[in-house]
Order: sequence, then structure tokens, then C-alpha cells
Amino acid sequence: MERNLSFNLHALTARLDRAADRMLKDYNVSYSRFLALTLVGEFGASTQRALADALGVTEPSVSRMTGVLTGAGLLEAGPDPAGGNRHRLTLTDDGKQLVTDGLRMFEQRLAALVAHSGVPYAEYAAHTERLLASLDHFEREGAK
Amino acid sequence: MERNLSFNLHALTARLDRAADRMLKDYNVSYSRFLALTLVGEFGASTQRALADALGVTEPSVSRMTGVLTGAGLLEAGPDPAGGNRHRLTLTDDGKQLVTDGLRMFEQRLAALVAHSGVPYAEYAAHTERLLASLDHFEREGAK
DNA sequence: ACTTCTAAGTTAGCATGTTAAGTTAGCTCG
DNA sequence: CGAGCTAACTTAACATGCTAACTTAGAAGT
Repeated sequence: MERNLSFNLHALTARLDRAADRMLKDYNVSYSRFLALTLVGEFGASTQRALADALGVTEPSVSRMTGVLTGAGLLEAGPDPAGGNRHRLTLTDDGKQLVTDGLRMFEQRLAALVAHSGVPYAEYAAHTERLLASLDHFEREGAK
Repeated sequence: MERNLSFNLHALTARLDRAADRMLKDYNVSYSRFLALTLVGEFGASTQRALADALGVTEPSVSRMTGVLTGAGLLEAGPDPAGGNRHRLTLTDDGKQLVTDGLRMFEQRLAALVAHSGVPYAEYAAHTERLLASLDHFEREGAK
């Protein structure tokens, strides 16, 4: 048996994530937290529920994460004027700065990696997206 | 900003792993543990150190995992006749059975997913492998 | 207005990853 | 042969994912 696709995807992702964690060490945030901040800042994920969906994780994860990020002064979580039991999420100035810096750094590094590997970026990215969409489809089918 | 490659890879892998966990629920093992057993059974990863390398995780992870798997009667870990402070890892009959069943199950499911998505399996798998190799290369460079 | 439903968030407990710092078994060399 | 080296393994403490079960704030129906 050769190492199969799901195994290699698992390994590739785990290593990319750890590399990202190392790059962010100076900023004292993990890659997960950086992603959360990015989604709040760049995609306007404005409640914890929305952020959980965007990150693809559960509400308890986000609940704990927002607690930490608020404590670190990167995120603000006030009551949402839209009503309901919601928290409106916004970035502080420090949070905005971190997202800006981090995105630039990752872009450069990933470009270098892909260039070195010779893999056609656009095609690979498109395939990844298509697999993700199919998986979503299967999961929705299965849940019915 | 569109959702970038590393983000989608992260999401795709996380979901594949969770789907695999659900499929293995009846067998009472997680996907991580299944992978460990597979590497012992199919690749002859015969010490904890070798298994850690093959899985791409650290020794403490493997140490804890082998403890659990041994307790579950899926794995045996005796002293290694090769000497040194090593444990020789081998599958029990139950372990072998699990690996056989699991691999067949995953193969079918992944084939269905990839077919549904229309992504060319061989090419995508080759690209993934190449990226992994490049990342290894970068990490080795960086460590020097 | 009171009950009830629903959606959002929290808390508790588990799994499995990490790093840092021990421990143990055999090898090497003066 | 004893001191120190190295490699493999373990232990401890932390991060962050999950599920299950609870709380809270509005909305809806009578």
C-alpha cells in the first residue's frame, strides 16, 4: 500500500499549520487564533455563531477562543444591537495590525513554497475547493 | 480577500479527519489511532520512534497512543531484540483485522467523494505529495 | 401576559497534538 | 571498567478540537 491521499493531506496540513504557528510565535498567537481574527476582520464574521461556521469549528471552541482573544486585547465582544443572545465581534487596533502583518507574511511564504514545488497554484487551489464543496454536499446528504 | 489555499486545506483535512472518526466509531478507535495501527501493520513501523516519524508527530504522542492501543488489545509492545531502549511494535490479530476492514472502508468512501467532485485523483494526489516534499525541504533548510 | 420554542453562548469533561524536562539502555573512550 | 554520550521512551503541563448538557434572550402563539 502506498501512502494514500487522505494521509498525505493530513500530514501536509498538520505541517503547514505548525509552520504557521512558528511564524506567529513573535506575535503570541496561534494560527487558529489568527484565523479567527482574520475572519472577523476580513470577512465580517460578527457573531460567535457566524465565526464558528466560517472557521468550521463548533461554538464551544469559539467561545473559549473569543475569551482568550478579548483578554489579549485583540478582539472586542460587546452585546449585539441586533438583539438576541448574541455578541458582536470587532477587532481592536492591535488585532487589525496583526491580521494585516500576518496575511502579508503568509502570502510570501506560501508563494515561495508553491513556487519551489512546481505545483500549479491555481489548479491545486481549485481542486481543493471542489473537494471541500463535495464533502459538504455528502455531509448534508448523510445528515438528512 | 478570498479564502486562500492554506485555509481551505486546513478545512478540508479537518473535515475528512472528522468524517473518518465517525466511520470508525463502531470500532472504538479514532482516525489517529487507526493511522498508527496501519503504519505498524502495513509499513512495518516497528519502534515508537519510527512510528512517530511515519505519522509526523512527536514521541510523546506516540508514547501515549501505544499505551492506549496496547490496553485495547490492538497492539503489542515488547522489548526490541535489536537492543537499546526500544519497544518493538506488532499488531494483535484484532489489530490486523481492524486495519484490513478500515482500509477497505476508507478506500470506497474516498473514491466516491473524489468521483463526485470531478477532481482528477492521481494528479491531485501527486501535487499533494510534491507540496509535502517541498515543505520537508524548507523545514530542513530552516533548521540548519 | 404567560408559556413555550429557538438560537446563541457557556461549562464540563475527553482526545490528542505540542514543548520541556526527566529516565533508561546500550555504546565509546581514556 | 567507569564517566559521559546518545537515542528512545515517559511524564507533566498546556492548547485546542469535540460532544453533551445547561443557561439566556428574544420571538410566537394562545
